[in-house]
Formats: sequence, C-alpha cells, structure tokens
Amino acid sequence: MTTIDKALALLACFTADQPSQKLTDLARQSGMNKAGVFRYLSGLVRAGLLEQDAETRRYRLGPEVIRLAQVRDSSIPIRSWMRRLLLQITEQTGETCHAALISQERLFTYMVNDSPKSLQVRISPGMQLPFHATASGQVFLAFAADDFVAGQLTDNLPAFTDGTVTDPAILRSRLQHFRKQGFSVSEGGVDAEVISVATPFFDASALPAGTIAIQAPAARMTDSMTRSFGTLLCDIGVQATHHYGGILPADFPDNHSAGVVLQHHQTRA
Amino acid sequence: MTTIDKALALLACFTADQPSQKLTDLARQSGMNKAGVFRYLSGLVRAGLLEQDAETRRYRLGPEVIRLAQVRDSSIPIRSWMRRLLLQITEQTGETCHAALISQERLFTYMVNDSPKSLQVRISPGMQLPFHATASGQVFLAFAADDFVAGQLTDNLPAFTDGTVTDPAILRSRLQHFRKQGFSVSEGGVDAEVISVATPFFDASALPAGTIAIQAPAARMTDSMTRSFGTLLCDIGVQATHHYGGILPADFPDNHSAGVVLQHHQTRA
DNA sequence: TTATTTGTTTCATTATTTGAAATCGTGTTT
DNA sequence: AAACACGATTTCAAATAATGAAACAAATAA
Repeated sequence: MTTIDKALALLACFTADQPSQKLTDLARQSGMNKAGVFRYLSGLVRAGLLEQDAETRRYRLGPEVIRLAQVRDSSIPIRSWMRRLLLQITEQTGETCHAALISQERLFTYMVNDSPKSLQVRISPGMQLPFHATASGQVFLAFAADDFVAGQLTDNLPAFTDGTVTDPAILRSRLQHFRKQGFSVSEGGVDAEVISVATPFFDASALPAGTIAIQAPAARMTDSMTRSFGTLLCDIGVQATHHYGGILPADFPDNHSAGVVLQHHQTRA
Repeated sequence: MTTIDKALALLACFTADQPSQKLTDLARQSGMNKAGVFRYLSGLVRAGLLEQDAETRRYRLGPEVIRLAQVRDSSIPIRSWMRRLLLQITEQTGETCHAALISQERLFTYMVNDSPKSLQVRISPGMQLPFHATASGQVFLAFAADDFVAGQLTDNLPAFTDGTVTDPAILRSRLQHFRKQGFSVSEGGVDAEVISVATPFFDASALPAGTIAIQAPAARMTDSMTRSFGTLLCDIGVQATHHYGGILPADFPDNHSAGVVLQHHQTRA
C-alpha cells in the first residue's frame, strides 16, 4: 500500500453520516498511526481537499472538492440532464424520486426531486445506499458483475427494519427477477411504509453507473402502479444511459412502446 | 515537498479548460518524472478521484469527486441557498448572474443563472476567473488579505481585451474604491461589450469566501443601473455571508435599500 | 490544582520513492 | 510486411522520504 493510498483512504472516511472527523477517530478508524494520519491530513488540507475547523480542530471536506466536481461536470455533464429526467418523473407520477451514482463500490444519492404533494421521504444527497436493502441497490446488483455481487451479498447483512431481507440466497433470486423485468421493487427495506421502484443506467461497458428511483408511501401504491412506475423508469433509464454515453446490456428489457410487452429470451443468468 | 503534495498537485492540473489530460502532458506540466506521475495517477485512480479513459488512456476526474462534493454540501450547504439568491437576482434585474468560490487561491464559477431574455454570457460553472480582469476577481481582492493581493497583482498580467487593465498601480487604486462602495464594476475585462457588477461574501474570519456577480451587455447599461445593481448585490452578499456562517468586515458598507425594486431596465430595454 | 485527552513535533530506523532506461502496446509510415 | 514513432508502463539500484514510539503542547475534565 503506497503512501498515496493511505492518505486517500482517509478521504473515503468522510461520508454524509460523518461529514467531519477528529484526528484520533480517523486514526482509530483507519488503523493507522496517529502521527502518520496527522501528516496525511496536513497534506490533504494543503491541497484544499480538506479543511480544519479553526476552533474544534475537526477536519471536513474543503472547497477544492467542489471545484473538482464542477470541472468533472463540465466535461461529463450529468447534472443538467439528470435534473430534467427527475422533473419529468415527478411530473408524471407526483412522487419523490432520486438518482444515485456508484463510486468506489459505494452507491450514493446524487440528486433528489421532492414530491410536491407529500412530506414523505427524508433522502438527502450524498447518503450511501446499502445494496441489499434498497430498490436502487438491488437493481444495481441485478446488472452488476458477478464478483461485485458476491462481494456485497455476504452473510451477516444488517437489517434496518423487520422487513429487510438479509438472506443472500433469497436476494439472489430476486435479483434475477429484477434483471428480467429491468426494474426493482422494494418495500420497507430501510423505511417501513415506503415502496421504492428503481432502474439502473449504464456506462460504456454496459455496467451500471447509477440508478434512478421513485419512492412513495406504501399506502397509496397498487401493483398496477408499481408496474407502470417500473415501465416509466426503464424508459428514463434508457435515456439516462444514452446521455451518459453508455450502452445497454443485451438483455435490458426494451418496453419503450407503452403497453407492448415483448417476449424476452433468457440470455444470461 | 511530500509524496502526497506531489500527487495532489496533479489533481490541481484538472481545470474547466483542461478537463482531461495525457500522462505525458501532466508530467511536463508538473515538471515531474513520467514514471512518478504514472504512479501518482494510479493512486488517484484507485481512490476514484481520477478515472482513465479505456481507449484514449487519458485521465479525467472520477466519480468520487462528485460524492465528496455532495458530502461537503450536506454539512456546509451552499447550493440550495445560493440558487435561491441567484434566482432572486435574475428575477429583479432580468440579467445573468453567477456565484464564484475561492479554492487554493483560485476563484472559480460555482453556479450560473442565465437571463431569460437574452443569450448573452457564455460563463459556465467550473471556469477560473482571473483576479485582475473580472469584476468578481477585483472585488475579491478588494477585501482580501494584503499579501494575497500582492501575490496576485504582479507585473506582466495578461490582457484579454484592449480594455483589460494590467497595471498593478491602477488596479490597486480601483480596489480601494471598490472596497469603499462594497461592489465592483468592470467593463470589458475579459469580454468586450459586457459590464459586470460583483460583490463578495465572507467566511468566519471576515475574509472573502466567494463572490456574486451580475453580467449584462454594456449596450443596455447606464450608470444608475450599475449603482442599483451594486446596491442589490451588497444586500445579497450580506445574506450570503449570513447563510455561509461568516461575518462581515467592519468596513463593509451597510446601505439599507430593502424594498427597492429595480424596474427601470424593463422600461428602457 | 492535577489528571486526562487530543493534537503536534521529534528523530533514528526502515521502507518507500525515485528516475533513467528498458519494455510494451498501438497506430503510422515506408 | 517491416520499420518507425509515440506514449504508457515496468524495472531496479540508489536516494530519500515515510515511519511510529515517545516527547511535547494545549486544551479540557476532574
């Protein structure tokens, strides 16, 4: 492990749940020597990736990460078309929706579009989505590489509600189904009383780059609604893939024409 | 210079003008050995801060910078209130406006709100603003620390148009004036035919954290309009400072103009 | 006050970085 | 097809920076 890896591993410790950290905690969390962590953090501060609160001495992400994100979006724009797609979803469904992106094997919410009508979901950008307990995570796995899935669907998955499925075997069989239909439906995985429907969009290797999901209170959902939400999302996912410069996997369902159900050949397990 | 400094110096090479780079260019640009640059870049790729185009082998910023920016915004939110302020400005003035932030001694555009009426300015987020040639840069310097100003107002400043002022002495006297009135006005510094008006907002040390600016075609601007734009911006800057958790410098002009609606441009244009 | 915790610096030892040159890989020219 | 050109990647002994235990400093708790 190089010096750079060790220094940058500290960056990964900053999450929406823990947006600012003490030196001692970072040292414990990363298992590195306190003096070394101090030197790494100093370097990250010099580069503007972190900044240190003058009074509490706590570290938090610095303004340079904003600049870098802007630069990335200027060459690989996602923000503008994703916003348009999410607005479109909420317009057609009236429900809250969000987009998530993958980075370093973590799926995090990137953009949220709140439903005008209800005060339902408390999703905020930057949060990490557990793969096994969210519609987004599950549909991501459904189209991910096998070894990636194996790395995620371990034993001892945490349960967030009574309804969280933690059995890898059951999850795997659901993933197969989600892959066939192109979208996932998940009820009460993290939040009881909430149904989520999600679909992936793909990168140039036909691997999922992120997901787009609708979240609605379970009370007002019916099976036919989840189906039409799923169909809508698949269509949106195809558009997102196109904007992203990606390609669809060969077996991604193409139910673009409303109501027309095509016969699918099972091309891959 | 530590290994980390050298590795992270490469990150700073990625700008809106050069969002993707070849290894050889990065080596030349940074003055480092090609083999070392390769190792650094590999580390940055492993951390997700960069990614490498599979076919062109060029490096560009990776998805992790987006996650980090989201996390930063979740603990120090700027996006939501800044958007509201910019909308407010365009609503009251009808002109394009933008916000810029400082990072690593570079001022870059963070958010742009385009005027509904015209196709004027081609500012895009992530671009670096030269301090001496933009209204934003100048008003930033007007409130910046002396040694920072000294570092920026060197001899041999580049001229972008015939109207760009490059004489440090002249610039310094303008800064004094801008500091007194709380906003800057700059005509044709980068773009001929464009007038900019800008004001800073401040961090917890009463140093400028960024700027907010209006840009309009020179043709339809009058002195009284620039004055009222400036007054509006000062008010917005005070609000931004408050949202940002900063404090105003003691001499920041407090011209209470609340309620003044800027309508004259509509009757003239 | 003294004890305790947390952040920062020191310094001899150790392991990593370094960079010129060789190699690989791909696309281009003869 | 062979030779060439160009940039990316790997190698390896020499050079240098990283390491971490312990000392120190500064803030906080008892």
